[in-house]
Amino acid sequence: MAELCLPRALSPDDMRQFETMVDQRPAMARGNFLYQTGDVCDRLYAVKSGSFKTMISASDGEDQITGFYLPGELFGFDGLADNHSCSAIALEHSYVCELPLTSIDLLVAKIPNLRRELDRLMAREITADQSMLLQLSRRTAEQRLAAFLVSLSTRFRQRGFSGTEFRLSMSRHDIANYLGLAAETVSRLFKRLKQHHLAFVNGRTIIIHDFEALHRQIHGSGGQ
Amino acid sequence: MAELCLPRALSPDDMRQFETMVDQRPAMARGNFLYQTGDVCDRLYAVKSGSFKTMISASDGEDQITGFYLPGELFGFDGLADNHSCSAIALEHSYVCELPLTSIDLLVAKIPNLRRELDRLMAREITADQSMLLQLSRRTAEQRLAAFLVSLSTRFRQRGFSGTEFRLSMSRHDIANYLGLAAETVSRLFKRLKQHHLAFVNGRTIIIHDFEALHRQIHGSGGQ
DNA sequence: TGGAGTGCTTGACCTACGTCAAGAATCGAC
DNA sequence: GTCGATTCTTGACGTAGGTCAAGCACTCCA
Repeated sequence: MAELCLPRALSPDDMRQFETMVDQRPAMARGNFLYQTGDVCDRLYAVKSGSFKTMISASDGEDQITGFYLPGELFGFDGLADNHSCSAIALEHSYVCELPLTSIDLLVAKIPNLRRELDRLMAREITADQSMLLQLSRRTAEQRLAAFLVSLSTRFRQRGFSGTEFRLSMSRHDIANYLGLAAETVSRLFKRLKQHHLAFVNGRTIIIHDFEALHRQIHGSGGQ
Repeated sequence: MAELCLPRALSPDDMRQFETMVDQRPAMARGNFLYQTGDVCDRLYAVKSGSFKTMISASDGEDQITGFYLPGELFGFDGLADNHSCSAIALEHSYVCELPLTSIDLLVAKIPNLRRELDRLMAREITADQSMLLQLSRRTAEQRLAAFLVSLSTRFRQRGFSGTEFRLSMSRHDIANYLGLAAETVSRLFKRLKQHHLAFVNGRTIIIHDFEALHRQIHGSGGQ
């Protein structure tokens, strides 16, 4: 688990120490909350299997998905400002590990590198959010979906899964919400991907045929 | 300065220590870069006077402003993942203080509270970005501008300036870019604010007449 | 004090994508 | 396997806000 979440900076010995401090949680059913907006935060989480979405809710009931977390990814940083500013929900039957902040503190005292590594992950969260900002305001629907698929593919590959064939654990509605689109638009875009032979999409199964073309679409002027 | 950036958690004694570690930088002229995408990051920055914008640039030349920083605000967290993922530019003649990471480490060793406080600020950066995500994808142009003005007003007030009368240090174009709009739209919206007597806008001077109405507009169904 | 350059405003027009509505496919429980 | 409930797809239509173009008003420097 440690090597999934913290790809560098930890020696094998450090890792063993790290692992003793991680608590395993019972399985979580799809749709259940891991934490909710306002909950006090005293730990971080790592996805062991399954997947999660995080979302913020506006006072008027509108909400916005702020991220999806795949196996091996660490999340919950939003809570370090005392309380969680968003809620985390299991997208499927999932397992998480918990890292209590107190354990992290103890460990950081022994492994100074860990602190830098955590800062790095947190900074990466900031960077990811900011790149989403660019996505949402400057990209067309087509470009956003391409970026989304490329991101998923890349992350799956990094974690040792197939980057060309995977299951979407989130609904069309979730994807649309995340990308600032209507679910109908996502549907139409998937259809277009099929027609142009960039990817085969059937329900929640996706097979990427032309990763390069998809990647070009992210910036490209829109056309195939 | 310390009490501006780190509103709590530091005792007067801690603060004095903190201040000795802060380096003052020479004045920066409007339009100059404080740091650029890719620069190695070995310090954080606090605005002493003036203001800054941070922005990320896509490979195709499009860019997105990710934040504005006013006097007393701390920024540069995006760089903690080794290199800066965005660039910071002075919006006017400005002064910044630098906080070298090495000094921060030294200080954190002596003042454990400081670590938590920094985590908090970083988490707040994440939260702010995520709330912008919601803004960009779920709000109308009118709601976004209202939220922007309310945010500026609130932050000015918190730092001891007037919350009802201030100068915008950024151009219409910058505001538009930040909010995911066209500059023309921002112009038209300012006009509407004047017509409805919510705020008086003249060039870069802004006087807020009806803060409450503005605040209601953020979620409201769009209509005065 | 005037002139160039940049930033701001306003209008006319257009399109990408949202909304609404109705059917099709898939899932999950029994 | 079957029924009901979601989730997904597809089409028709409307509109918020983008783009283009042109004129105006600062501001900064000589």
